Amino acid sequence: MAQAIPFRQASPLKASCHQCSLSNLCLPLAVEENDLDRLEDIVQQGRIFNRGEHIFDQSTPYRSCFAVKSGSIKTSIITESGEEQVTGFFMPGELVGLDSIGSEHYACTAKALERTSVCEFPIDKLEELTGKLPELQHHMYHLMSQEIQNSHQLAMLLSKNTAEERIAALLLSLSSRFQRRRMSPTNFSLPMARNDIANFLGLAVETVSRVFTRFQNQGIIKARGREVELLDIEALQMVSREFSRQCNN
Amino acid sequence: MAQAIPFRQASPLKASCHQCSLSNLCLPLAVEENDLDRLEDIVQQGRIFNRGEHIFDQSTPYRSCFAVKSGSIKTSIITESGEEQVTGFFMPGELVGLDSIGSEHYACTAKALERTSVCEFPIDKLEELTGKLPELQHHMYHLMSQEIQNSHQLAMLLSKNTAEERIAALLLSLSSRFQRRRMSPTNFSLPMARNDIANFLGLAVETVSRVFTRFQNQGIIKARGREVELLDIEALQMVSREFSRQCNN
DNA sequence: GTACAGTTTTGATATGGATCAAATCGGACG
DNA sequence: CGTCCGATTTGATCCATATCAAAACTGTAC
Repeated sequence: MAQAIPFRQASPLKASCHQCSLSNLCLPLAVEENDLDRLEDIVQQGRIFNRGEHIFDQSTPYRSCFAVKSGSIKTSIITESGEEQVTGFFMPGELVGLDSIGSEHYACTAKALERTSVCEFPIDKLEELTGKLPELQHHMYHLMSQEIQNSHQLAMLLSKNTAEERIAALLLSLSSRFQRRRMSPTNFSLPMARNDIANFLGLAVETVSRVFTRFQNQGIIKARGREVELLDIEALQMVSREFSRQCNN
Repeated sequence: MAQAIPFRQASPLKASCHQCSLSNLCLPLAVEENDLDRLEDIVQQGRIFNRGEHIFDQSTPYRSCFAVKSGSIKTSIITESGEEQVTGFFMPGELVGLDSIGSEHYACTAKALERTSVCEFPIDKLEELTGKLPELQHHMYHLMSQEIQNSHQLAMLLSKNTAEERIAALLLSLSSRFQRRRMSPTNFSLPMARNDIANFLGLAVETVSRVFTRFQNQGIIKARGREVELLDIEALQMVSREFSRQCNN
């Protein structure tokens, strides 16, 4: 089990953006090669979370935002009455915690959906750096802006679309996010449970399940548990009348 | 009709943040007295829009964000199929257009709900300035973050709450926003039509109307067209089980 | 391998709010 | 002051999806 630690990795807490395979998706994409060191100076290699563990919750004082390195995360709001509303799913290269900047505590709870590792960006350091690197500042604005758009898109889905349309849109969104990571856009495994999908899309679990089987019977997808194959993307796009701009940046 | 233009107001295009009554709500609140000139340097006094006029729409190239000076604005997404989804209402002191930073075009359409005046902040100048004023940059991050939260809160409302709860939440949100401007939190006139409320909350107009009359019969509110009086805020908070954190910053 | 707890699926029924239809109101304008 | 058109309200009916109930499956632990 004990793995040999590579000789040159002197500080285990410091992440290497230079060598990160996600550098074209994550924050480094907005930073010049020469300035990458400055980003590396502030980023901390976060620890690894097992499935179900909280990266933070609504009682955690706000300190940092996190980039997903591997695995995946779901964020949700838990109300006083204990109800949960899933607000998003985050995959490698995506930034979690942008909704809480300037707040005392995190505005949501972030939970690892599977074994997940993250990079941590302390917000004070990050703000300081974005003050110096206009490109990075612009990128941060863009990311946050994007997140507002996604959330509006979700609101639209929730208030205007049928169960089938919502699920088609989610599948397409996941598909394009896998594709961006150079993984198959048609064969992937869902990181989240039916329950999370239902909650996110404002549906009952039973409805989600029924729609999956309906899609399957129509030959649009093939689903075995969390393993999904999109057999007919065109059809999915037709179903999702929104052509799911949601989440595709 | 021709009003005497004050002698010292040399440039009619330049707004005065120093003298603005909204300076404790709008961007100036994050800027030191000494730096206020720098904000004034980049802000442009926008023109006045009549009810129904577009401040911008989804085909407008993104250039600026806008602060509402007086009146009110609704933003909405219009899909290819012509459907509309209202994404927000903006009142004096609030910033419109944060969802589009870094995009080619505006991500939504902004329409004046009544006679409305705005201040315009060209985004390139604003980004440049936020790079120099950390407080202002922090405030921008905070505002955007807040907007993400609001939108999540809306998604929650849409997916989990009944018609009554949604409308109660909206009324409370408006109430607290009027209060912030030192106006009556219980007596105000709705800037938007029932139709816009319905669309925003994912309901049919008829349902909105019915809930209004139901609330009226229960003695919780008094409504005559757009004039509203909240007779029993407690009761509204009970109805809106979320205690409407939505939109109260 | 077996058993248990959680997850997913399938079936039957109930309902909140949509939709359709029509009456009433309100206010802009000649 | 009356007319007209859009906005709002009220009433009657219908449907997509929730809810309730239970079976089937999955993976994990012993």
